[in-house]
Amino acid sequence: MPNDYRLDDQVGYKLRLATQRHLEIFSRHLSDVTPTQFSILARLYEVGETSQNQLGRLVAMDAATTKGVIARLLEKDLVEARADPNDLRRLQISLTDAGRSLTIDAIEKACKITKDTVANLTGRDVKRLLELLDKM
Amino acid sequence: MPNDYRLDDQVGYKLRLATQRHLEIFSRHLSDVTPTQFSILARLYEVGETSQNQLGRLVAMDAATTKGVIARLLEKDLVEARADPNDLRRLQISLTDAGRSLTIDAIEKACKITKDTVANLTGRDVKRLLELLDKM
DNA sequence: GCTATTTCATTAGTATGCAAACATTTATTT
DNA sequence: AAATAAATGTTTGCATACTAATGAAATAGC
Repeated sequence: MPNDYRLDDQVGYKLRLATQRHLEIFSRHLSDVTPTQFSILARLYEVGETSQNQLGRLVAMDAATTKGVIARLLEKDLVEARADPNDLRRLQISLTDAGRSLTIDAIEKACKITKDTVANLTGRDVKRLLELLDKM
Repeated sequence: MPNDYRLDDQVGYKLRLATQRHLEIFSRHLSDVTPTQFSILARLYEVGETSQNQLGRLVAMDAATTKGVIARLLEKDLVEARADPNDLRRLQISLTDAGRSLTIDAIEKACKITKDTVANLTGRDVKRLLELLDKM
């Protein structure tokens, strides 16, 4: 019988709070895109033109989720899509010029965002936190 | 120019992955409610009847978000709402019998969920992780 | 060549989150 | 005390992200 159960001490609960905090900081610095959208852009910038599905896998996103995120980026003219002639199922995604420059700009801001997010932690703390999240 | 930027090393990105993992484990053990819904139930179980807004504050949720979560719990007959006679703005929320027994059951399962989520970490790691998330 | 399996993309439905609007209460001013 | 202002509680509407189920195209195995 869990008389000593404390919601505030649960990993899941704390993860939500931390994510919330990060989201708030993120949108303050970078209101054009969401963290999710940014991760797609950053990865696309890193690897160049890729299929939608593959891109999703590269940021650990479900195919359906990826589709939605890409749709929003298409709407904003940050990425463009073209059919792959070799594989009619595939949709090749690439950055537009606007997308590329926004991404470069966003990456710089992202450094600041990360810094702000962990402002209360020491360098060693951050390293350890990343390790622990990874190990999980 | 951030040539050495690595998405995989960013706190935000890792938080998303960790949350994803937790979510997956959670829904496997407890498919009736989401983590968000559960946190409302657990808190309600803890503090008893409370106004909707207050309840939201107790789990660090926006008032509007709280409304949505409560709406879903009402639909499932896990909580009930009644108008506060002393303050016509307020909506008093409480657990139904079904809600109470589900919550008790869920709290037990939640222990297992937490355990599974951090299965790869040692006891000390978990303690440290919670501290770090808190400090953030 | 043909079937079975896998891969890729999409659609429909659900949950969470925020900004803005509205209603009620409390505090302040005249 | 009436009127105004400020604070508090709730709701609506819209955007985002995620899941399960479906369909289309390519590949593997026979």
